[in-house]
Amino acid sequence: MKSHLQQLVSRALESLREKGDLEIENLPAVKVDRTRDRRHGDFACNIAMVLAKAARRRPRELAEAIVAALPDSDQVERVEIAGPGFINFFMTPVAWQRVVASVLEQGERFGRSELGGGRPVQVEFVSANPTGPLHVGHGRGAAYGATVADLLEAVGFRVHREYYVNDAGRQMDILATSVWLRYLELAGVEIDFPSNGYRGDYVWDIAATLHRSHGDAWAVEGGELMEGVPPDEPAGGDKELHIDALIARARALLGEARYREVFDLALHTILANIRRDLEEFGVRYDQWFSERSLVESGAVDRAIERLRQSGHLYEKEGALWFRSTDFGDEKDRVVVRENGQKTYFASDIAYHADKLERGFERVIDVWGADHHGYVPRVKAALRALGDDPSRLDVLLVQFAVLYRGGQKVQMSTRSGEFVTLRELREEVGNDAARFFYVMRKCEQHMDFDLDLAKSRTNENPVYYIQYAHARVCSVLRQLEEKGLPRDRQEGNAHLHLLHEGHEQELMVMLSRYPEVVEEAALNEEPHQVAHYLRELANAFHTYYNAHTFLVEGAGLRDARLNLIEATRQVIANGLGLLGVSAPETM
RNA sequence: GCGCCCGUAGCUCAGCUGGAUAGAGCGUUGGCCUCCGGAGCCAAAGGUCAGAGGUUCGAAUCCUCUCGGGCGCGCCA
Repeated sequence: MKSHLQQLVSRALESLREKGDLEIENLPAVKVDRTRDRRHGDFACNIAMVLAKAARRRPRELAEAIVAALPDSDQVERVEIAGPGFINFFMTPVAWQRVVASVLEQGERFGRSELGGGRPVQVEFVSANPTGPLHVGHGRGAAYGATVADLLEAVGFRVHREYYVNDAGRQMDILATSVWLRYLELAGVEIDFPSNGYRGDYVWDIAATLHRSHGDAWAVEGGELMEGVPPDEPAGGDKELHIDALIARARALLGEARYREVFDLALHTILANIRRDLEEFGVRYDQWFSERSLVESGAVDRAIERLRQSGHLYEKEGALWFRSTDFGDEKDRVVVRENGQKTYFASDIAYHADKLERGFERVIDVWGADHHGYVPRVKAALRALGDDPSRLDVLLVQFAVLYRGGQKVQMSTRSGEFVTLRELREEVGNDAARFFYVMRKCEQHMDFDLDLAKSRTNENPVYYIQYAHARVCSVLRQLEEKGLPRDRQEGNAHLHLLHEGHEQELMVMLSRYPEVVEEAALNEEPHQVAHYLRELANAFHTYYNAHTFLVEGAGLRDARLNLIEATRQVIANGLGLLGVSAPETM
């Protein structure tokens, strides 16, 4: 509807230009907006004010010329010029009524479009280190990333969803060592658990699995374990040196094969847990991309070599540095450490180069906002490699801070004090969790009040929307119980009987849906869909309270049923995009 | 110190990329069920859009500064 008006205005401008009535170099994009006040019509266009200066005409006079040149349309009832030069469009009733028929005809497809033209886009999200269960912070990235991906797909992009598995770094070694140390404790060895180790219960669980498989056979004496290990922080030492030494002891005492077995057991157990968690949360991936595979295939070495050959690397203090400051980063970055190990950043360069090589027109990374300082260096690396960094968009999601009983809930993966995503889902349900997470725009800090989200009776917007959906279903059930006939064709033929104000408003709401989906997708703003659905549900509940649908007259009844069924369809489509269910009863 | 994000009703947040009189929910107050589900509806009260300048026909929105809050600034990932 909006694009129809934009075309009309564009054609008007073209014809004015042809006639020499409008002397202007190039035409800007015509913007048509919904009005806030019905007295200003249904849509308004500000083009006359935008062009006034360049055309050296008075805005209102220019507006009059544009209106005179507008092609006819059966959707436009009349056009007015108002205020400083707004062109206000008043739509015909037929224009709105058509939306109802169109929703019913298109069903689940209503709101989808081919805007993206099938162009390939990758969305990488969550990608949490497999060193522990997903917590509520990851949940926001999961809900947000999944919804952005679904939105882009809805407007016609070919979307590839990916999870980058950090299975090759030092954190994984700390995890493997933590598991083995817990195993030692199960085998009766007394140890001081390192302050830097992973303390969560899940570490005990994995250690127990290990103990069931191997008994005490992989145990060593406490004294042997600590040989040559510098003291931990509580004992006055350095916790990093301490844990690194313990990792080295674990490798030496277990041998590479057994160490690898512990490592892989921990990795696979936790990764399986993460996959299940996300799947239950309605979040699916096309690919789980392993960092280790990147290392083992030599891709990381090749990326470093490319940087070296193009002269962007140098050696300093025994380490190999990337001169990222040449590309706007605030300081240079190490890619190979003094000890010969490649940094995580080195893998990430190779990973992002690989993404672009795979032919995605656009690559979207969804990261926690704490990683924002990392963006310039990744973009710098892509530029240094001769790639176009503008193909990469990093969307930063601010943290969700949990509140319980009005108190901030402290979280730390290491200490094991955190609320897992699973716990949250079990407490508030998938629907509320998915909805709450995307209710706010991603750069907004979010206070996630557990008590509020848990309360199932009131205040919860997701129930309000779902209730509207269930109510329509309930009306349709009533229809059957009363044995009343229903004819959709007749309903469409009698849409002109829907002239109540509430009906009008509901139809206007329905007509907005495709615009909302498009805006939300192109701006990566799922919250727009969430807010829209609330408004739509409100329009429906208001209508429901003001009028009876199952009236005597068959024509009016069928028309109203078509209207509320169209409403149900749009609610279902919108909730579907957000990963929230649309129940028929509640 | 430098960089990024945020500051809008008592609380939690929208505000359509510069438009017309700044909007919702919750909370507060007062109304609405012999009728399709009251998990609903209607109404009222509630604002110096953190503050100060600037850009222009027009600013909550764009620019600069100040003040507050969050997060980053590793040869960690």
